Amino acid sequence: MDDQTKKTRAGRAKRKAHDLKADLIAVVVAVNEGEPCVLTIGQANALPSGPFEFDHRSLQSGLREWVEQQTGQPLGYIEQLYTFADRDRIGAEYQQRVISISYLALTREEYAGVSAKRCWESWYDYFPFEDHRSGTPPMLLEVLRPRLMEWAEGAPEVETRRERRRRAEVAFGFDDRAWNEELVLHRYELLYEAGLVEEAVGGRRSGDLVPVQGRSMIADHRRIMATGIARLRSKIKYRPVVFELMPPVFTLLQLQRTVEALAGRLVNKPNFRRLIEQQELVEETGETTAETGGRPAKLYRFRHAVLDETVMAGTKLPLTRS
Amino acid sequence: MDDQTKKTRAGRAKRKAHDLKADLIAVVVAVNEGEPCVLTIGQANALPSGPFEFDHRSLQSGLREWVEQQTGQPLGYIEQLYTFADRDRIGAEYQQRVISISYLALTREEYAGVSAKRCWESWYDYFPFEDHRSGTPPMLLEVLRPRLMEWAEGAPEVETRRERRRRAEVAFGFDDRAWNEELVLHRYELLYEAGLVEEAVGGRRSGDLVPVQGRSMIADHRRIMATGIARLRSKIKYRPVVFELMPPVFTLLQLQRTVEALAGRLVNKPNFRRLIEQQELVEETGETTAETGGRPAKLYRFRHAVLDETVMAGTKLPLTRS
DNA sequence: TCAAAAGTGTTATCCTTACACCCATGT
DNA sequence: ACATGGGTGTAAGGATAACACTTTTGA
Repeated sequence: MDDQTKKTRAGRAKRKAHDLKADLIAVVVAVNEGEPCVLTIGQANALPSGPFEFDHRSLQSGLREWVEQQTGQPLGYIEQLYTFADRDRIGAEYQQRVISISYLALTREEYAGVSAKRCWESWYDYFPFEDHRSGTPPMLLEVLRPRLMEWAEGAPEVETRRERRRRAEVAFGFDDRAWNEELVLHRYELLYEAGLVEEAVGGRRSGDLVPVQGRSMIADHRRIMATGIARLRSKIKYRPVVFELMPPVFTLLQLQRTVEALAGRLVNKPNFRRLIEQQELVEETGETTAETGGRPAKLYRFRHAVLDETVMAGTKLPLTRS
Repeated sequence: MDDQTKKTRAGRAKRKAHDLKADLIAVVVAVNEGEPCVLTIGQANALPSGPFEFDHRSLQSGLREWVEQQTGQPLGYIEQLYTFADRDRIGAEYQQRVISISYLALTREEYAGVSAKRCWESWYDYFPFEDHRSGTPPMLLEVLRPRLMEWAEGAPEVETRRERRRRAEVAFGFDDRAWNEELVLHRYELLYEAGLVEEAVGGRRSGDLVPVQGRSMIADHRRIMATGIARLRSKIKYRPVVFELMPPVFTLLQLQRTVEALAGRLVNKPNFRRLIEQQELVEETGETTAETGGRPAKLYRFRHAVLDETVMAGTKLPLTRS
């Protein structure tokens, strides 16, 4: 360690340990009647969150406590998303360091303990351009594309303009590129950078923008939500996490509708059924339901055994068999 | 917020904010002469780490500073691994809460600023059973298997014994199951649970165990390293991160050897070349080298353009085209 | 001449995707 | 009868894995 380092460390030593705080933030997801929903608290357009405290046993259990206290919703599956640090202005010029640790949680809506302030909101209220289940949303080409191109052309350098255009094309699938539903975070960040979301312009409502880009949230909660959606959309493809969102028994079409709700696009029915059955993710209960209209459907339940069995991992390297 | 909540928060308020500390920990990887190496500090068997301080601009920049101060190694690519909290005993009974934020970093060994305390160690020194480049390591079947089975049979319940056996089979590829190189963390945790790593038995060396299970590290640094290796082994399959570990120009075989070093297993040469070239990840420099023995090899460089172009994401759902 | 590494070509197999079609029930 | 959803079969296309084979250098 050189001299400069020593000096710096000594200088910091007094204040560094005492200005730190950690916040736990949850993206709690459920699928209610075919709509993917996120748990928000009250009128605030905020995700459930709270500080990590001394007598929380772990980060996860701290998160569970806060969510349950704020919304009455017990959590099942939990997975860490991302940790970041920000300077948080509290007083006039006093700054505190806050570490935000965000989580994705999957549950089913529980009507039992209906708490006052909790609220399930479709995540497409916040990201209207993410729902491609009925085809490409018109506003994507009619509103977002021109505004993004306008932003791209606003750059001084030729090279920057080209780059911005291509980033927009890739993220939103313009110009015959395929729509990639996993790029939720990319898209939000692009809109933020282009000043097309309310959070980016700091509360100043810029007229017509607000409705089309979806509801905004406090601080960076919408960004965290985008991270959660992206993670979930990618994860359902290689881990059987959908079942955390399903009731104990369900039909294959209900399962399919749930996947479609999350992915924001339709899947092919016959192929979907084969995929599920060949992986032996479910087993028949032996019963059927006629509640769905049309021919009665077989009921299935998730085979919990697969959680131990299949630690499947798709390889993409040309490995030798040996 | 109900009464109970209010009371609880008030009771905690005094002490909670002042007992918190955040540590940044880095798994810094380079491949030196065909061996995957991790940067450790000095004689300590520890990963570079340091506390997050008030005037670090961000978590990442704090990490960069610490690694550079401790080892003289500048970092390129950085990616977050995981955040967890632990109770840290400092004095006799005074406990402090520590949040550990771990990162994976990829670099090339820089001979320039040779700092005193830095040390590149092959990660197979810490995980000897992870190197399958010359076939399955004998100790896997001769030592680990019997000890794991012994552990499995030591459970009181029949059901637990069956479960332990199957977990071991899956993780280590016993009984004709395929070896899955990505399960590094699973394997380490299994060994830990079975009491077969030094960290689990708390410093008490249990005779012959230490050499075969690899070198141990302080605290949970080896666990963090396992997390980093697992992440990297999985990531090289869908993102072009290997190039962070390569010199500016290289032959295709050198690239292959690097991938093999990371994956811990061999890949098929012709197929590997096709895979690389068809994805247009590299371009010829026009030069060749005869340094490798045998026919001179063409030199390639990474096409940085692909970083913008391909935000490729492998879908595994039977999506409809529409 | 041989060893070692650089390269090319071909084939079998599996998985994904798309699409056509039939079945069972309620109105 | 027909709408709605349940459920099965199959064929085209692409990606992967395995392997056989040729080329070019240095010792």
